[in-house]
Amino acid sequence: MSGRISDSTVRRLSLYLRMLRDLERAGAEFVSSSQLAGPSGATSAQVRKDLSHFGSFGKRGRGYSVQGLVRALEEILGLSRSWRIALVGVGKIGSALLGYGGLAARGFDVVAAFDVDEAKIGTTAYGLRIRPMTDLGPVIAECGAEIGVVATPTEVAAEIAAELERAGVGAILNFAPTELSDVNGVPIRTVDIVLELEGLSYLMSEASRRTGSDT
Amino acid sequence: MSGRISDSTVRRLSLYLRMLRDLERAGAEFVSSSQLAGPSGATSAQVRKDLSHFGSFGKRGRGYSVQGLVRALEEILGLSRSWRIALVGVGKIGSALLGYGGLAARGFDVVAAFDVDEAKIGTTAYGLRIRPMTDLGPVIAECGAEIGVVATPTEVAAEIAAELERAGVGAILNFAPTELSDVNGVPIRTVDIVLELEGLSYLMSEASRRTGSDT
DNA sequence: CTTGGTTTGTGAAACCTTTCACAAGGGCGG
DNA sequence: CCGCCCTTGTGAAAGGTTTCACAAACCAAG
Repeated sequence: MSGRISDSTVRRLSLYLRMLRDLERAGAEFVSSSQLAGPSGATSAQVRKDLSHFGSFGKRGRGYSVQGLVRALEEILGLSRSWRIALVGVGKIGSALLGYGGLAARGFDVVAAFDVDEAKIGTTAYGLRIRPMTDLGPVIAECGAEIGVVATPTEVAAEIAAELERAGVGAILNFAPTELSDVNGVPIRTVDIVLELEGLSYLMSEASRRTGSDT
Repeated sequence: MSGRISDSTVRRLSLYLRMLRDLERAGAEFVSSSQLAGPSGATSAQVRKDLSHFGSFGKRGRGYSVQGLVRALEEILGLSRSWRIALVGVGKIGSALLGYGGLAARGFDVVAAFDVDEAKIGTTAYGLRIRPMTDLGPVIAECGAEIGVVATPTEVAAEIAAELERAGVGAILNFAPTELSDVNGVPIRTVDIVLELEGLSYLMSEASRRTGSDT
């Protein structure tokens, strides 16, 4: 067991955990790999392989203890604790994040928010005071945020990411439509809506090319 | 050339296109695969392989014509036309999307918006009248939207996706943190922020486990 | 205790993606 | 026109992920 775990495996673990929590709430005691497989779009073999990288959690002939597996996955994914987020850029996406209760509910607390806009600085959004960019370093050091979120215009995204790294965050989530390179081993994930739409555009064009030419 | 193109290849094509447009604006005439490779985090061989699936666009010894490749990629990705989007759910994320000029700028126009909230129906957000969910089918048929965006609470996301499919959209972008299965060959892409954060949580935990145990 | 039905954990095989390495082609200076 | 340098396009090799298939293990019933 245990080596380097692929991104797609980690993704699926999150999905399994989600389903397991539903099952736990519903009072289920045991679950089999094939039950777990369906909703995540995986196969039962994949579920077992994914889990086997971290240990042996099931009982043969019986399946996995729902509660036990929830705890195990929370431990593996680092979700048995909560994480503090520093948000940079309180524009449309930033505000949407602040107002989205789903984050705090899952252990991701936004503890600091920054913006360059003089009009916003000092005001309060969703109970959080918006601070000037110049305070970024000290405030992050003080509140101990582990995750930085970049919700700024594309042009400054790279620079902000670098500042967040310098301020000591351990990971960055980027909403600007630009690829940021994780320079110092600080992992960066980019959520790029335009990229997703373009992917869909490709698939639709492909589909119509196919029906257009096949007769 | 040409077979089934992988998701990751299409993703990279979008990134190449982005960079090519910058180059075009900057007045560059030619670009080599290695120049194109850097910023997207790909290798030059990967760039050439990706492009080779669709044809032969470069000149040996010279590179690719920036303008020519922009046009070719737009054609391949289906971006030489514009797409119409129907948005379901004008909450925080939905509003952020409506207000985000970046979409229209890249040929993705939100042409219809729906919500269940009586207080919102009939009002105008970013120049678009919000319509009741009950009009979804007819309105989509009328305005000819090709892409449906699900920005609703998780509980109803699957149902809404099904309604969008029935209404005739060709693709769905889902913001609810739940895996939706593309039942009728209608591709679905999910943007799941919690999943991304959990992925980062895993990486940070992994990193600290490593430093914690290695001495 | 034994039998039968069920499900895990896991090597091996199949499949897919990325990287390598090089022949083929193009431009340019002389 | 020749020779040199540069870059593409692409088979082949390497590397990674998913699927297959089955022995090992567990439970329950008789």
